[in-house]
Amino acid sequence: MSITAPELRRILQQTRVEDLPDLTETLTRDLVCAGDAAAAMSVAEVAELVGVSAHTLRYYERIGLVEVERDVSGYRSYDRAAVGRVIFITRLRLSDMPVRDIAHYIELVGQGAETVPARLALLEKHRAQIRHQISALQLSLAVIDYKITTYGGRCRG
Amino acid sequence: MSITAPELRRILQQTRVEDLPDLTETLTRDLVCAGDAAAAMSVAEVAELVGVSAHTLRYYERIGLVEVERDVSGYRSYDRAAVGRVIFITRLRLSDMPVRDIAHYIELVGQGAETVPARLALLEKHRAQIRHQISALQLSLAVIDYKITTYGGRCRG
DNA sequence: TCTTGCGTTTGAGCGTGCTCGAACGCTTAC
DNA sequence: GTAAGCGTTCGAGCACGCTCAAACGCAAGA
Repeated sequence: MSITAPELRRILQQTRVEDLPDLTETLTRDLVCAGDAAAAMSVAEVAELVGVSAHTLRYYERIGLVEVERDVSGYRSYDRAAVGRVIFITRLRLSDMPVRDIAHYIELVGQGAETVPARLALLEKHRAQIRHQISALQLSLAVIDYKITTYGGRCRG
Repeated sequence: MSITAPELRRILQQTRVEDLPDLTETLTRDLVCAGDAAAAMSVAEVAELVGVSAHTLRYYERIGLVEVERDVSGYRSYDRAAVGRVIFITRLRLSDMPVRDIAHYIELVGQGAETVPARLALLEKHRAQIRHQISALQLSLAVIDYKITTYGGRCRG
């Protein structure tokens, strides 16, 4: 019933919305909750899954964005929840949420259920920023389209 | 017939596409070519017009993105073409084109008409990146919408 | 004239988000 | 056993895009 790990990887590293399956509620939940990814993953496996370097994952842990268990030899072992959080973090980073804000969000998570409204407010603020950003990009697109279609034109540029 | 400076400023600093007038060809040309902005503007005026700091404008000149004349007292004096270029630069920056790539583009401009195909290729590459970025943001939006609508849900996050 | 406020230049500094190096340990194959 | 290849930690370093400080000049009103 759940998404498979290869599909998940494809989706996570795939950012052309038009090539994606419909973002149904189930799919999105899997996206956020790591689908049926293996129960314990190494840093390299998670890095490959979400498309960042192992260095970056260690950095995220260092600055407190995610806590990761160790196995008997002291190696990082990402359980399903940790993988889900990493996916969420990278999605927020991809939409340019500052690491500081993500850290703040995570801190709220650690403070328990009474911070849910604050977390929602953070997410909603960020959602508004993404929408704004999309609009700005669309305007830039219009300017570039204009430059492309009228090339050789005015303004020596 | 041309756009006025206050309108231009509003549009340049306005990134909510839905609040803009239709981006007609004339409007877009004005946008790129600085409309009826004054013939000679000071660094502070241009800064206000395009919404960046005077520091930043001097920086852009220093790294060769734009050449600006000086008046008799040695002050920067942006003519219409310079303003147009600054507008174009800030639009590219707003869509996250690296300064290095913009510099490359400008360098091609300086090399004359035979570089037009190369310039077009650069712009088209960047246009593709903007589209990609918009798609990525839309996916992030979906994930955040999911988080918001199902809040209190799974994944302790 | 003097002060206020904008401008100039150069070079240095900063915030963000990684990215890497050094020195070391575990594991697996030969 | 030993070498390859992954992992660990810590702190330092880097690329980018500004941002500012210092020391100075010009201009326009009181």
